[in-house]
Amino acid sequence: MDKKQSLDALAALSQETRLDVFRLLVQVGRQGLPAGEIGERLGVRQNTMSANLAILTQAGLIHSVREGRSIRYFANMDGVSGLLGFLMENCCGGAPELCQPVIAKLTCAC
Amino acid sequence: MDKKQSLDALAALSQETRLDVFRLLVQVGRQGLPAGEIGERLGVRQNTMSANLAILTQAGLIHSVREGRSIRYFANMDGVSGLLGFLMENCCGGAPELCQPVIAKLTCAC
DNA sequence: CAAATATATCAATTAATCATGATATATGGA
DNA sequence: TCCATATATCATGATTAATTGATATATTTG
Repeated sequence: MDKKQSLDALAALSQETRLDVFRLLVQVGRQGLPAGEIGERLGVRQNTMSANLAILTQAGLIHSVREGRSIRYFANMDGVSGLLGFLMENCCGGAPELCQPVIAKLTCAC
Repeated sequence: MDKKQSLDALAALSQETRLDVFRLLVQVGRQGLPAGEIGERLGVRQNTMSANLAILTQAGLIHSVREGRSIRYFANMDGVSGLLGFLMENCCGGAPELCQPVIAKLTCAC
């Protein structure tokens, strides 16, 4: 991922509602959630949620498919992946043990 | 890491200069860099850089030690690690292959 | 085609953030 | 103690972002 895209992703995630949305979609996994249900679960108004979903989408962190009247949203794991790659690029100045804890944190037990 | 701290870290990284600073400090590793040299390398004025270093510090992404007249800054790998842990908490809805690419991206060759 | 449901867009107000000039604090050396 | 160097803080104007009410678009159902 390039810098522009990384900045977009970080800005997208730096707002509470959007961070909540993203984590919710990460947790539900493959099945995703329709926009309306995301708004309900998080107690956010319809147009605010729509705008926030658009920002997350633009940032490459989520994607959606229409499903009848609803639109179902999913987390884009590739988005996080690319962001992390950019953050840790050429990391550690030759000291592997520096980034070890970061990697350890990510071996999720899913 | 909790939500408040994660939001601080994401907001801190969502600004170009601060993202540059953090990546620079990740890349130089253990030796770190004095504030002045960070500013020089990135072409950022003294007071702007100072404010940005304070924001990154407050967010837990970097730390510093005084060294005579200078103050030397270092990346906090634990900060990234905690942030990732929070982002991916309870991830994938039972589908391990979803977060695999994220992990793969992070096995840095340092 | 009309009504209902689900989501998106628009315009405007409010709020937060950024860079900057000026100045203050801290450290080291003469 | 006085000066120079390195960094931090303060106040302000300018840009940017967030929320909201109103409205528009798309889809399904009758």
